[in-house]
Amino acid sequence: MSKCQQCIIREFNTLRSLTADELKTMSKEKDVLTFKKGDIIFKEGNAINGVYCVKHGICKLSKLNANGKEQIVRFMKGGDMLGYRSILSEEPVTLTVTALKDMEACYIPKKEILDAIKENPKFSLDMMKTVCGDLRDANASLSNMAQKSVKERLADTMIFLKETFGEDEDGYLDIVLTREEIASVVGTATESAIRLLSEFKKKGFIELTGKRLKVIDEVGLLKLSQGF
Amino acid sequence: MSKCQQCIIREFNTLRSLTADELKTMSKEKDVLTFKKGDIIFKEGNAINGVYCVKHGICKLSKLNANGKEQIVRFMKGGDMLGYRSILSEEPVTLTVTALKDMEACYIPKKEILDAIKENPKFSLDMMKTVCGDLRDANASLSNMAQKSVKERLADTMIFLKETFGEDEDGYLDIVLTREEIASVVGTATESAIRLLSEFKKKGFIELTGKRLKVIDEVGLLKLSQGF
DNA sequence: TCAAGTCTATGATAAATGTCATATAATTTC
DNA sequence: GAAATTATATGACATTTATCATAGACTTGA
Repeated sequence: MSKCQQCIIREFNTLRSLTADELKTMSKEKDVLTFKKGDIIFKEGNAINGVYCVKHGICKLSKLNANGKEQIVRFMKGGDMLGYRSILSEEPVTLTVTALKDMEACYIPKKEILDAIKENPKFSLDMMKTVCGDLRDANASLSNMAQKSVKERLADTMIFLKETFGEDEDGYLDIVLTREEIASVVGTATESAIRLLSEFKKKGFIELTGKRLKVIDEVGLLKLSQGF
Repeated sequence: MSKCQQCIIREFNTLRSLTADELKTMSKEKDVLTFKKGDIIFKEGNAINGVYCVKHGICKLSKLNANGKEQIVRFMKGGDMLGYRSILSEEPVTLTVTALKDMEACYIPKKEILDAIKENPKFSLDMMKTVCGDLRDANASLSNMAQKSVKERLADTMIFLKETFGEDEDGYLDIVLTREEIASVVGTATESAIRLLSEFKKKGFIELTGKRLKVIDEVGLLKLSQGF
């Protein structure tokens, strides 16, 4: 079985603050899980008893609204920790997590995390920094959602996807989303998203090949996102 | 000078998890500050070196957007802790805080908070719980902002204000906002907010007396907020 | 107390966005 | 590999929301 001590992904998250001993215990207790594209890792309302340290793959975190529509709140990828909010606040999870690519993730029982927080102030602070960063981002998203137009938000989303997930060898975004999912990130109707994507394509901001998407003019998108 | 040990408000926030000794040190190091309605406590971009424990009063946390518009992200009142996100993530603050009522708040230097986190796991966990709760709320707001109509969001806001700040002896909300501020919470144009408030009044959901606002039919508002 | 400024209210209109309908393209399933 | 299903695309139209204009009500400060 793979050992946490030798796992590179750990350098990208708060687990880097653990001592060798703590890592060893964690390694013993963890499960290595795999998920196929489309698999649900956990659902809104579920009570989970551990966190997931994503090794690779991409997933979406979403919320179902009263009208049954899905709202994508954020994405996670290798290095991100999933479910820690629920563990720390001792509440069921409030988001549904779905794999967008095949994933591998380590499930670390809650006890290990809570022990480490109690024993290791460095880990504890690092953990807080992560939550605080997430909170800052969530506030910024809220403000954008409230004040920007759909077009501006779509431009933001294109840039965000490129910056976050990068491009493959052909220059296409290394994340594949349906139009419906794009609409759900932006917070608009699927048809509106489709229309605007076509417009962006016509204006030379992006290229579309089926579901694959290439950002051509990032500067143009950036200007657009700021209202020009 | 007032002592933290005897401060009741402490019971409402994470400082309740401190030991008597820790409280004593904190009490020695803290400043007691007052703010008048309209005063700015700190501004987006400022580097702060402590947190504010609100004793009483109400303030708004807002963000300026590219177009110069204010977006109110949340409110805080007695018992809430202000500025902890910035301290914990060692970043400048990303929100501007403005008093909406006269306020009293204790300024606690960063060192005291960080020391307590290092020394006291109970405080540390309690602190995390707070941040995580804020994060959960921010995600929920994001989802609402993305998927609800302006009318639904205004109904939500009315209910939220009543639940959070309560009513005075005449049944009016114990928080007074301008129409512009209400619009900023909801994320809409001031005129749209005014128009919808008039509509709500006509339909008997609320009563308006100048800036004072009374919720009459909370159930009606709730239904409306869910799209009926 | 009055004049200036700000806030609230409302109409008219424009712009943005959502909804419904339909057609084609892509994907899945048997 | 053909039929069924699902996803994408686009037009037509309805609805929501923003913007501009104007007027009266309320505050505030000299």
